[in-house]
Amino acid sequence: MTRKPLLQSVIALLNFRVHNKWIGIQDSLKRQLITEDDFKWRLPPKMNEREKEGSNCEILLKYVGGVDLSFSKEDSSIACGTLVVLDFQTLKVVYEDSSIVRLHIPYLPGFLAFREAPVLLELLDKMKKNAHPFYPQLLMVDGNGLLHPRAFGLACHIGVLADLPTVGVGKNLHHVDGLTQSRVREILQAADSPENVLPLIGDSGCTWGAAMQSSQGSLKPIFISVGHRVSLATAIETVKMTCRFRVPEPTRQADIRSRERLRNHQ
DNA sequence: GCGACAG
DNA sequence: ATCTTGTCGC
Repeated sequence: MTRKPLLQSVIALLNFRVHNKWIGIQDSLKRQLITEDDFKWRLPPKMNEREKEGSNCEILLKYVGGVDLSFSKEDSSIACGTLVVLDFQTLKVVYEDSSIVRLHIPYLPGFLAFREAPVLLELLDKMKKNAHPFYPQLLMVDGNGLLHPRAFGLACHIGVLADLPTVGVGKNLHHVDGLTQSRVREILQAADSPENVLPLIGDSGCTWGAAMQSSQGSLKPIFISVGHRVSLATAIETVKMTCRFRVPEPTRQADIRSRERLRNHQ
């Protein structure tokens, strides 16, 4: 009779300690976070812009990566992590790799990175070690960046550990600083401008990211936030330029292909 | 105290 | 994340 409550207390204590350890890791990694543009490439000029002279020697953004995980329906601890690289201009997939793994860490809101980042970092590392010519210059992550309770979501986590510019793309809102889906709906509807991207400003006045209604088909927005080494403006721009459907192609392709890979492996 | 909470 | 058919439309 006294055993069960005791066991539960022990488990609660362990969870508490892991929780605090993870917060410590996030706070520690956060000191390396860069939230402005820090890269050598530039975005390809838009169609309606005149080519400017003399800047032809600059490096253009060509390789955009996307990462995502899919899970087995019968065994939710089996996952497939996938990394794809697309040509930024054509949006064609030029590289694909995936890895099927067993995850031992559960999903906990605010701690997604501890579950998903290891597999994805391994895929990136493998590509880097091989000095692959298509190694991404920018990575889009299926999950948030700064839009996170401690301003350090999965996209930031991967960005810092891989030292790579990253953009966070969420399909659902993680409630932070008074931002709720109903408030976002209000913000989007109250917009007098025909703009489909609006900043997400919390109660504290802080801007956490942006909500964007892509491809006028879907009213449901996606949530863009800074991951690492990019400004919010650049994050929004790159997402816009890779959106054929609601979700930008890099993460969409990673999602499709990881699901497919998992199907064929069973 | 209760609910909310990326994937 | 995952369970799920058809359906409306470009």
